[in-house]
Amino acid sequence: MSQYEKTCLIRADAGRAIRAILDRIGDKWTLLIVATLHGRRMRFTELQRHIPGISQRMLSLNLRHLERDGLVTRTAHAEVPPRVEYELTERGQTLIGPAVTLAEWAIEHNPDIAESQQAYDARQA
Amino acid sequence: MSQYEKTCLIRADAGRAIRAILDRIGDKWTLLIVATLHGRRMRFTELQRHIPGISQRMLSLNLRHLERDGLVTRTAHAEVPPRVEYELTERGQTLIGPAVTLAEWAIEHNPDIAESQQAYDARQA
DNA sequence: CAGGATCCGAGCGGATACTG
DNA sequence: CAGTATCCGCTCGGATCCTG
Repeated sequence: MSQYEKTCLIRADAGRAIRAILDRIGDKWTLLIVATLHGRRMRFTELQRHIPGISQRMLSLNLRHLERDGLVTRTAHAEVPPRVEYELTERGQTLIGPAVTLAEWAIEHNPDIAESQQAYDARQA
Repeated sequence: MSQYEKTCLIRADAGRAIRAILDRIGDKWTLLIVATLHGRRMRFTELQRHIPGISQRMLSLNLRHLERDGLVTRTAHAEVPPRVEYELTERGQTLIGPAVTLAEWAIEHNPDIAESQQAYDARQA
């Protein structure tokens, strides 16, 4: 896709598309869960251990949302004690690419942004 | 960068990078403003007209944040009536690429996701 | 025209307690 | 182990009013 077409895309449909994606993954934890789930099946507690700071409630809610969107599958094994495993669907895995792109941007520009913020704050003070 | 390295990247640094980028653009309007500003300088009111539904308050606040991050420049012309123009910085323009990637993902997968949601809701009901 | 100040409601998300 | 239920504070964001 040419740069011009990209421009058109982001202009014409920016509202809907960007709003849609942000409504989906713009919250505090969703993208982090998807990233953590990348490439491996994980149990609830295991997932919680890999995502520092997330509460049971939020993990549970977000997994439900991801399942509803068809981005994650939930597999409950009929055992005692119970074992539930979560895994990215094919569709869920396609989100990894864009997420990485965004993460790379953040990593690359974070230092400069932090510097700009300090300069800005200094001017205000 | 190889796929393996991407995997490592998103694993190892997922928390910080994704959290950083979402804190920056994960809100309701920021990415939309950046997209709207793509390729052209715009005035406050003009910007507001191009982003349906945004309030003066939110546009103002978000522009301030973007300016602080060095993603947008604010140019006030000493005229009556006042004229203020906003423009993406070079750094701001580098965000367009990742944003487009994400928007494309949303456009491509939205229909399937909507379908999954309906199926999920039907199972629950 | 460009925005700051103020008020307010909704909902996101944390802490805690409880259950199959 | 894998959640659900409840409570509650806090922030996001909308509406309105006011100003240089």
